[in-house]
Amino acid sequence: MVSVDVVAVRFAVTEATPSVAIIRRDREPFAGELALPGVLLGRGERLYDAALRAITGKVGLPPEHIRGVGQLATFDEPLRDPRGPTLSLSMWAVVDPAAPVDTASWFAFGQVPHLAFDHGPILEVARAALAGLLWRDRTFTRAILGEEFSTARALALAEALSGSRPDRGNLNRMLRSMPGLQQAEAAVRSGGPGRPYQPWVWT
Amino acid sequence: MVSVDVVAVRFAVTEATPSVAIIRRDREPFAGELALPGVLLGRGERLYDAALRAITGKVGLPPEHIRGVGQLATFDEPLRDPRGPTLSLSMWAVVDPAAPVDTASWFAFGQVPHLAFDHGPILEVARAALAGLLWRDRTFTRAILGEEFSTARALALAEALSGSRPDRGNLNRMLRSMPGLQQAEAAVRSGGPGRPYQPWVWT
DNA sequence: ACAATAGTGTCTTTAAGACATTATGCG
DNA sequence: CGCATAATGTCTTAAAGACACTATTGT
Repeated sequence: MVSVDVVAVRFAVTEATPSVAIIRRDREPFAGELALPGVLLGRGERLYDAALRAITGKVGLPPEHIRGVGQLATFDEPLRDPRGPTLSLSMWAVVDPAAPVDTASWFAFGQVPHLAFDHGPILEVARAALAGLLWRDRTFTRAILGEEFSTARALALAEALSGSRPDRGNLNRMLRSMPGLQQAEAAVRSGGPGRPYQPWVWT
Repeated sequence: MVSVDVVAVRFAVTEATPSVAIIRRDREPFAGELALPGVLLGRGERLYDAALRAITGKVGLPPEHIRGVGQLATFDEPLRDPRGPTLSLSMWAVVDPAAPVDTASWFAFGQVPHLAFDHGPILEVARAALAGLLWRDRTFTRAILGEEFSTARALALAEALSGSRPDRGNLNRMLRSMPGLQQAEAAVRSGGPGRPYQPWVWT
């Protein structure tokens, strides 16, 4: 038996940090407990499709709100599932924060409660892996930050994934030197006090 | 069905470059063709144990000659196996070059002939992944270079994995600054002409 | 004016690339 | 000696860290 477990993240402009989809299990084992959304891999099914199925089925989001999917690692501890030995192929996914209501709870990294199975360790591995993908993997970076983003959001994202907050000026310099990324001319007022920001836009 | 396919590498002092174990399949599908050593994952079996089983069974090496094992990636193309949809969990392994006779053919990266299944692409992914592990993953690096190695061998290894040969002086400088690695006092004559080398030893 | 936020500039440190120079062996 | 191989030193460039300074808004 092979399950595909998904670390689905979103980063809404209305939220200070990215968050992860956690669902309450409605079936045994661990019925009623919290876990990552996951499905059993169907025969001949692709990992990408299984991840989509986990998000649409367990989180309740239509597939067009999924902006990126990728592999993480395989967890093979034989006792990880009380039903018997099961492999977990873990995947990451980025979903559109402007998505309709869903059936998941969303937690910031680091505030996720205890999870069923070995999903706690899986989540930790995922966070470290995503920290490595940020800025290096254009697909992931663009998916989670969106088409236009402020340096402040880039700062918050990097801090949430890596655990330490980069220097604002240094991050700006890095973004400036990044191919395929440009700084908009027009400044945008954020609403509160402070200087307006110049959004970063992908080309 | 889940298969575990192993990219088993060794780097003998008698060889100029590292090489990969390739076996000739004795069963369908692709009987008689070349492929990576692989086994079907048993129920409740750990990936590490399956990789060991592939090496002992298909390559014919005793398990004590295996110096390191790790995960690579999952290949899920439904048509990759003519028997029907099969997942391939690919792994790397490093085997002791001072091993007894085995039943595999050993090819240098880049000189491997056409392989059955999707093992060609898997091997390419593996090579890139191992290039990333070199110097960063102490376990892999120590396993493939051995307890004592010359800068010349480090150069050859880096070139074989990454495709480009680093500068000798720069590599020496990097090794000098690497924690857990020391340069032996006594120089070793290599046999041929040229200045003796000071081996690098792990601490 | 002042606090809050954003952007820019600069000095320093570190890592890496390129390449010359010196050292030690074999024939 | 001449050639092959190894080690070291140096100049330069690129990237990153730390931090000061300026700019623009809301109250």
